[in-house]
Amino acid sequence: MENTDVILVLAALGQPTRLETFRHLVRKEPEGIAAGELARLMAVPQNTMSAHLAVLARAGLVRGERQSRSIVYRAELGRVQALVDYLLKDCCGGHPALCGPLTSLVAQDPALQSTCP
Amino acid sequence: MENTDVILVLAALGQPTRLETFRHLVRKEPEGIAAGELARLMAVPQNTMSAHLAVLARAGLVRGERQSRSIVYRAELGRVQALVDYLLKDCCGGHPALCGPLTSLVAQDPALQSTCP
DNA sequence: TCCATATATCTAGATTAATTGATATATTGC
DNA sequence: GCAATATATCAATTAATCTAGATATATGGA
Repeated sequence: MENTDVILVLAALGQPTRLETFRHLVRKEPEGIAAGELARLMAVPQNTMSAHLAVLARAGLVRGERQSRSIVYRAELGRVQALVDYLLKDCCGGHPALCGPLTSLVAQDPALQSTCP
Repeated sequence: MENTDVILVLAALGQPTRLETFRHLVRKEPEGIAAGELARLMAVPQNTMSAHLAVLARAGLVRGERQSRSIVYRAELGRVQALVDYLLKDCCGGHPALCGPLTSLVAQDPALQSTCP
């Protein structure tokens, strides 16, 4: 993942309403949730939710698809995967001994090997 | 990790100067880097760097220790581990089939099992 | 004690983010 | 075409963040 994308993803999830919204969407995979229902679930006005969903979408964390009158949003779990990979490559990858239960996997998977000495 | 802590960590890393600073510190584990040297590396004024380090420290991502006149900062890699665990538990844990190379580990480690149906 | 070095704190200005009422756009059914 | 529903966009306000100059605090050495 690009460095600028990592910033977008971290900043998008680093906000209470958005993190909670994303967690709702993850739990409702793969059906997704309509924007209006999300607003009700989170008890925020629909335009506020719309703005938050736009931030999450710009970060690639969600995708909305029109379904009749509603727009149903779904979590892009691959984006979480990419974020985890980035974190492991940059941090645990360079210091496998310090990363507990994930160590063995990092050691096995070449894609997770560190690029830093 | 507490929900409020997750927000702190994500927001702390979701800023270009801070993410780059943290990456420098990860690379320099376990020696650490003095605050002033970090400011030079990142080409920002020392008080700006001090403010960023305070945010990272409040999120538990770094810790500073006085060494003579300098204060040497070190990355808290365990915090990254905790963040990854949180992400896997909340997202991949509930949908192991969608999480690629990490799937097997999540399946093996009881601590990473999902709490969401 | 005095000076130099290193970092944190204070303060203020500038920028960006969050929230929400009002309005526009798109879809469905009559 | 018209009304109803669902969502996005606009506009304005408030709040939070980022930045950096000036100053305070702490350490070490002469």
